[in-house]
Amino acid sequence: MGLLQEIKQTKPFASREQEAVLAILKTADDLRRRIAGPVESRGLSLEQYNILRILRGAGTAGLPTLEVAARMIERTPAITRLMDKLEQKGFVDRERCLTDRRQVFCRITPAALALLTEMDSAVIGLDSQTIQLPEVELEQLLKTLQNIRESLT
Amino acid sequence: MGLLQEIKQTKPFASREQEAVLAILKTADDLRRRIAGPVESRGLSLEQYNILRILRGAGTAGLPTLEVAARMIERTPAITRLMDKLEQKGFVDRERCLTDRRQVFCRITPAALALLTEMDSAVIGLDSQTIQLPEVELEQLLKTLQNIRESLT
DNA sequence: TGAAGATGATTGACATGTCAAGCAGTTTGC
DNA sequence: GCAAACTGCTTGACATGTCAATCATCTTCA
Repeated sequence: MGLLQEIKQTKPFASREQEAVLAILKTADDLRRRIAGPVESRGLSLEQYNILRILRGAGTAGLPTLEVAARMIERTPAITRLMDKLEQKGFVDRERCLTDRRQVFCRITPAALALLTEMDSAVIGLDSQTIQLPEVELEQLLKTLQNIRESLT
Repeated sequence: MGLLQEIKQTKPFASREQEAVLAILKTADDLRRRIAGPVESRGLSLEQYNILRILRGAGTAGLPTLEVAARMIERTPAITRLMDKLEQKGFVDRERCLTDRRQVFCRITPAALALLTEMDSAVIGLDSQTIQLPEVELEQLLKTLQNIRESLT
């Protein structure tokens, strides 16, 4: 069953390229829903989880708010508000930078670190369950998607 | 520049599969932003545009509200409210079905049809500008994404 | 030095996405 | 028939995403 039947389109796609665009959008959406499960069952949204993973990678130094935004898909204002919530939940500490008082450094708390550790294996397992492709096909996919993103710049 | 640098991840991906998941999510997001331009410049959101395209495909008979939802990525409640707005703008007519009074048939209006026609070439052109891949690679991409979606069921 | 501009972050207003609950109308099975 | 279950759609409440505007703080450079 191709995407054509899958989204029950009556008319054929205008072009193979258009079909590809829609296929990428739909696949991403399906993936998002699938991946969200184990994260949301622990009271985090997928976006909050992503922030925490980035902050974990940053270590004890933490990161400025906008640096976190730069590593994510989200726009700036969304980060501020997500960070507010994570702070409320006790998963993030924020502190104004002393040398540049415009910046606010965000750091993951021990509680959040513990939670992430607990979730790691479930999430990693889910990724490999979800993407079951021969090595060659997987590499090709990564290459093609990168091509597309580059041509978007 | 790979996705690794692109999203400035400090640590490597846990697996190639995880990298693929993130690549699909990010590519979809980049695409969405790119494609939105010509649609939003005419006062429609991407979602409203999708609904109108589906209704155009359905012809003068129209479609029940939930049938439109089924052809889209959106969940049911979102459709009701998007349809409210399209009706307000005069782009959609709604009428309760006589034989099954639970259903509400939605039809595209002539005004919306004209608007869509005006937008068609711009959108189609954008798709082919955006996806610039050799034929073989394009076909492979479609096949791989379909594989992934099927394994999500 | 001090005014103009850049940068980091936040807020307001609004669009969309989602679940849970609810209502109206249909169907089913006794 | 008629109560129970199902279906189609809508609403409420809330999370997220986005733009534009704003505030505070640097930086630059005449």
